[in-house]
Amino acid sequence: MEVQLQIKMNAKLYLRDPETSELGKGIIRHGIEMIYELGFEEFTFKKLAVKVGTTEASIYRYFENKHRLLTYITTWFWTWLEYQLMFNTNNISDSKQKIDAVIKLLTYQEKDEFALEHINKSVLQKIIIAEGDKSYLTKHVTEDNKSMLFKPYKDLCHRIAQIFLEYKPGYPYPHSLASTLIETAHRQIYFKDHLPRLTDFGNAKDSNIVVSYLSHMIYSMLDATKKI
Amino acid sequence: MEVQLQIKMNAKLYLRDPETSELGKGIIRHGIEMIYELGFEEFTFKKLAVKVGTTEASIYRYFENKHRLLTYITTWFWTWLEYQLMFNTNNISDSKQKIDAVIKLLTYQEKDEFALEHINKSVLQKIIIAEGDKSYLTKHVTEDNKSMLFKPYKDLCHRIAQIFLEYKPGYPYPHSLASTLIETAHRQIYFKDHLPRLTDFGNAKDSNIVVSYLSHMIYSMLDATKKI
DNA sequence: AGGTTAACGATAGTAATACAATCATTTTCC
DNA sequence: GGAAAATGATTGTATTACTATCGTTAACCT
Repeated sequence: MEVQLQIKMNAKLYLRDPETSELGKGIIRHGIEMIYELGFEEFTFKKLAVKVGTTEASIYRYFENKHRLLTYITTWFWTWLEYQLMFNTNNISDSKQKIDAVIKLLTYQEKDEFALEHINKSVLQKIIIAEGDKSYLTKHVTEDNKSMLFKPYKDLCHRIAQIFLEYKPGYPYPHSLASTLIETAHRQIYFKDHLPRLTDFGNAKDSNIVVSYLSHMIYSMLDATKKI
Repeated sequence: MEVQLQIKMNAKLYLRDPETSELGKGIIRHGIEMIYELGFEEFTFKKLAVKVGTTEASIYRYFENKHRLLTYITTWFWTWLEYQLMFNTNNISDSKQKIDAVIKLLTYQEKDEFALEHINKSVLQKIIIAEGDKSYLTKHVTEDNKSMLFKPYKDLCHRIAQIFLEYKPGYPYPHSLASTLIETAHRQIYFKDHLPRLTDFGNAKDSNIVVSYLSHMIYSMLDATKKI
């Protein structure tokens, strides 16, 4: 069985829908690779055009600017993650198991069964970790937010929050804890790889150490007996 | 009594030490304001030159590029924060009180007694929250790290980690918890202001709610009774 | 089969950015 | 009072971030 999943994106993210043409898909695929290789700051549409084998002007027909492309990619990623989460927690009734699934997903311990035609997943995860936050750390967050560009992130966050509430009804900070979990997962992985002194994962061979840390965080907070 | 504290910066951060001249101080002061007003992406040395009343070339005599200026500013901030922490926890023997001081400091609840001649502190805090992470989220982290540009961040992190260990000897993740605390404090404040659906602080008048959340996080994790 | 439309490639052009270089003038310091 | 350093002023260049135009090709419609 081969399943191809199609994610419908907010139309404000693009000028021309990249899913509807080969050129568009090439822009996404090579865009991801190039942002990974060069870092977002050094990445330009001119360079991308050469790699894709098209012209700068053609890329501008799809995306207003490179920041929009980054937001497109990260948003796509959040939607995909939420889908993965839904899929992986389906038919699980134990909320603890669901939480474990969330953590696994956020630390990319899980192989999934969906081929992503034109997208290199492990590279995608790396740019989300290193560049993802830049999609909302701008002067135009509020505007972008009004255009619902960050809805997929919020949806994912909300879904995780619901799981926390299921585990611990009445917990007062489910959304903050969800966003903290997502951000912390990424940041601690980044620190582990690039600024290890900001972590305690120094020479641990075991890449599960981040998982252990995050589990400790989540269950400590949800199980806390003290009055909050 | 009037005290002026002077922070000695890593010489690799600048070409000419901005603390040694009026022009240099003007670059820092207006730089902070301008990054706040325009956001880092829209900020340029040309615009800064006009505001400072000098030329682009003169600014390039102080800083290699705008990213270095950002790193200079954030690094200055981390050093200053560590000093504040040292000052505020001096003579406190109760480690819980120290932790509370850390949280207060990171959420900027504390007025301090040090005038910062040429620096607007509340604006500085805002750009650290919104732009600070960009100083290390680059392709040249590793290089910058080798030049010790992030040492002040690590030092702060380490000092906080020591406090955690004092409170809970043998705690296995003191550094990760410290970096998580710092990052989470900033990110939750940012989310509260710009993407509130990612938090539970929606319509809370009380700005202390972030403090409550962070306290809950730290004490839950340090007090967790489960075997970690 | 013929005509319309949309997509793309190719080319050109502009304003702004991110610098580097030079040289004259002013300020600081010994 | 003279040397050295800092600054101002100006110029220049490569690159970036776009916008616009036009001819050709591919798709699709009846």
